[in-house]
Amino acid sequence: MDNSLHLAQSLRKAGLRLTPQRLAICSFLASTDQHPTAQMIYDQVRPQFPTLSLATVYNTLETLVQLGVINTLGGTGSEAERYDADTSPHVNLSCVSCQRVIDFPSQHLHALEDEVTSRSEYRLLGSRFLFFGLCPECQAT
Amino acid sequence: MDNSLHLAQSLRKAGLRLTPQRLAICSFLASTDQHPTAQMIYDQVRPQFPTLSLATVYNTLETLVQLGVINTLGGTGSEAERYDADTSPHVNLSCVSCQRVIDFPSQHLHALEDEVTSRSEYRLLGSRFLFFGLCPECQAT
DNA sequence: TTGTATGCAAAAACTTTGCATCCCA
DNA sequence: TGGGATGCAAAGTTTTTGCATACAA
Repeated sequence: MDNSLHLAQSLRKAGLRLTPQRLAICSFLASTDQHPTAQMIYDQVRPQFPTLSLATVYNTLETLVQLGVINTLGGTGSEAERYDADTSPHVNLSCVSCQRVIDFPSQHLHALEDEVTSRSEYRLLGSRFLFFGLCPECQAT
Repeated sequence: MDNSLHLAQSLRKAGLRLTPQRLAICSFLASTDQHPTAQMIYDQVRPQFPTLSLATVYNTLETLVQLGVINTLGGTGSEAERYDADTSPHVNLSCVSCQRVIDFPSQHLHALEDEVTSRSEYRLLGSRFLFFGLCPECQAT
């Protein structure tokens, strides 16, 4: 599935403009698994758009979050917000040493989501599942 | 279980000083279910300590997080970090409208934790489970 | 064309740090 | 008493906002 298209199309469906900047940000989000911060996106997309501004990155991310097509993970460590283009229920593993975040598919999340849906009165819009720990590489150090 | 004592004792066990400010912050954390931000703690504890500084609140929270006796939830919304004195595996439900966060005990988290422990190479140190949505009150509006 | 989106810069919000003083162990 | 903790203020980060211009639809 071309998730880049998915992100871009959700902008159009919402009646928003598909600018080159937004498209570049969507493409980057869809292509990476690094759960980037706004600054990381800015640094890596800017070469294609020398005048791209960080404000636009923040604005676009906020728009995509509002549309529900990307998630925020909350700061991991004491740094900036991280974004995840994968909104399907999944677990993220965050290394407290090297700061990297990886995905971890789990078989239990659907049951968890069903439980919350049936036993709470909340109308669910998104989720965030994070474990903190030391990744294999950092344990070796 | 007196969780306030638990927090305070973990400071002593770590060889750290149990100052009145730290005790007040621990007591407040243990007594509330509002998953407060540093500012919320400051506002509500300060009446007892007119000279309490926000820096001390941040320092103490950082210390407690390092000790592993409280968790951070990550900003919910676009605001500040929220803290949770309940480190047992549990789900938090965050209302995107009124910003309140409540606890939701789940039967599936132990299975999830076991799965991550056995199928990843990470040494786990903490976790964060959050659903975003509309609480019953805000749905009614 | 028309109003949304952008870029820039300034401001706001949040968090950390330096340092002199204080005080718990 | 001594070294960690505090309070204050200043600095550092991260994020948002105002406004004139540009441009997608």
